[in-house]
Amino acid sequence: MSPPPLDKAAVARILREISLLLQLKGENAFKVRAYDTGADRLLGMTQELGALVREGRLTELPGIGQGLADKIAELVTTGKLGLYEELKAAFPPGLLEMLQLPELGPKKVMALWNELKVGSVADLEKACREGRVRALKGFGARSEAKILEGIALHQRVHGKRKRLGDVLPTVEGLLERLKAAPGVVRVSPAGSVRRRAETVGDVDLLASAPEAGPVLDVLATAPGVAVVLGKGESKCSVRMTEGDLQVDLRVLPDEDFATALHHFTGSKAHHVRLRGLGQDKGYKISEWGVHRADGTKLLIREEADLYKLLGMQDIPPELREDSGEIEAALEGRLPEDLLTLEDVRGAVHSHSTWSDGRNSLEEMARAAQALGFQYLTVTEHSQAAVYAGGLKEEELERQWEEIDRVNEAVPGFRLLKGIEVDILETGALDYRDSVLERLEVVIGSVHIRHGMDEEQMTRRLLSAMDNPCLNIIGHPTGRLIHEREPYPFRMEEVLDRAAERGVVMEVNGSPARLDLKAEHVRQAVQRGVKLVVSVDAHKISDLHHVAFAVATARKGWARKGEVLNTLPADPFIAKLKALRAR
DNA sequence: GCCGTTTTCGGCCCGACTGTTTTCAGTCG
Repeated sequence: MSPPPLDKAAVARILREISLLLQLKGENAFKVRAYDTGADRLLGMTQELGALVREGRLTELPGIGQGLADKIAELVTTGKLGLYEELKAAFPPGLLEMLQLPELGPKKVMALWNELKVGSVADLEKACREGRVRALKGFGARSEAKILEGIALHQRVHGKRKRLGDVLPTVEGLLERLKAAPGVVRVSPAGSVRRRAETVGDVDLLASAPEAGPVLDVLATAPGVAVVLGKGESKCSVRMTEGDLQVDLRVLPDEDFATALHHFTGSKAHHVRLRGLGQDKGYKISEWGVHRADGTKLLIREEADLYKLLGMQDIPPELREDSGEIEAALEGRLPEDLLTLEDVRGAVHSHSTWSDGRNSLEEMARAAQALGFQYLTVTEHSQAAVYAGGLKEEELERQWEEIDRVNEAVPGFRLLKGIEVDILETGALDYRDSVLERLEVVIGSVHIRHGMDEEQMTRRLLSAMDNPCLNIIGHPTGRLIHEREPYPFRMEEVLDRAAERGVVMEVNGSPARLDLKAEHVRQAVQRGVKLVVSVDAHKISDLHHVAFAVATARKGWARKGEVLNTLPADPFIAKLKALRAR
């Protein structure tokens, strides 16, 4: 059987892996970067990859020359690449995983491999514990301890739970196929995916159909399935190639769908409470449905009917964590106007080729419009973010000319002039106030000097919020799920100040960030702090991140009225200004 | 490996921090 055709994302992933392998090999850093920028370019391209390959027009993309074009074409047409296979064969696969650890780059990884024959994270942990690493040149006792810390973080989260945003595209692809399977009536994800938890373990899917067999077959033979782990009369388990993800599918008669969906959506804690409530009313609630004391079964068509039976408001999946939603639903004070994706009018927080984004302003504008947004806030990095191509003050004016031009070229849509200005170590902003005052949206973010202590970082943020030019704090905790802990600061104090001064908090939808996270959103909402749900887009495909920001906001009980980018452009800008003028 | 061009090769983004050094290499953002 021929290998499945590779899409943009798959080719980009291979180019990135080649870049890592070349680094291990000690190749020229600029050559290495060429592979990375090539991957960037593929992910940012608006054209169809297959068409460009067929027409031999790959080199028209900036950053892709003849060399890369040939390799990409080989990958797309044959699914293989000689160079890639050679490189993979030259190093133990565990070295790539070691590279993901903080503090470890190619040089150190190769030293560990060459000197100690440490070729995996497990080997490395052992070597550190035995004190063998400190003997190496360039390493010491401190680095040994830091590596162990890094491994602990890595293992706590890696290999077990995966980021929602990394998993959801795979899940949605499978759902599409299952919807079209023979006899299928209803299909849904369940479990943590449906609750939109920030990370998920295994994926649970549910379908209803008169006959399970043909539906189970559709999953077992779906593209991307690496191995069928088990298949019975009503269940099928598979492992996907992508991300080593396990997917379980259950198929049952449609009359059982709602109660089963409810059961497998969880959370466990939410269920335990509901079962108790059911018992009080004389019902037994289980995986198999709702039964009266005499054993007769109630017909539950929809989940909402179940909540109604228990005398409470319908509880959306995102809120089912037993964190107060049951009491609220019983008392009828669950928010009816919880934020939805449809409420969002504008995309907030984006980068273009003016700083470290991959698409031009016009491409970003057209893509955002196609997704139904009315506006997009253009917020490039500021000058302190040198590594991200941050804009100097004087470059802004030239960018505004292009924004004006795009705004004329794309009718019915508006790019808003903004900046993601660095919050410097002192809490000062990276541009003069006279420049910031001329912008429509100012997001302030911490990008450098994460290593400050709680006291210093709290002061830094509070001090930044004292500047009336600042509208929004971007990714307020700086965490990267699976990669970096949040920097330490006193969240309550910062939220109190935000409420007092009219500073808005970002709910960043980038799958690695989700920052603020749901529990912080809830704290913010309780204090009356306003929010934006953002995309933090560096390329057009990132505009979809708004869905993750919305999910996070919902999990934090945010209502439509508390999220400013549910407003049209002019009221949005006016509200930002008005909040700071209080 | 890409790009621009001086069409054949040199420049490509860099500053700060950390832990290791004793003057700096490696990593990170």
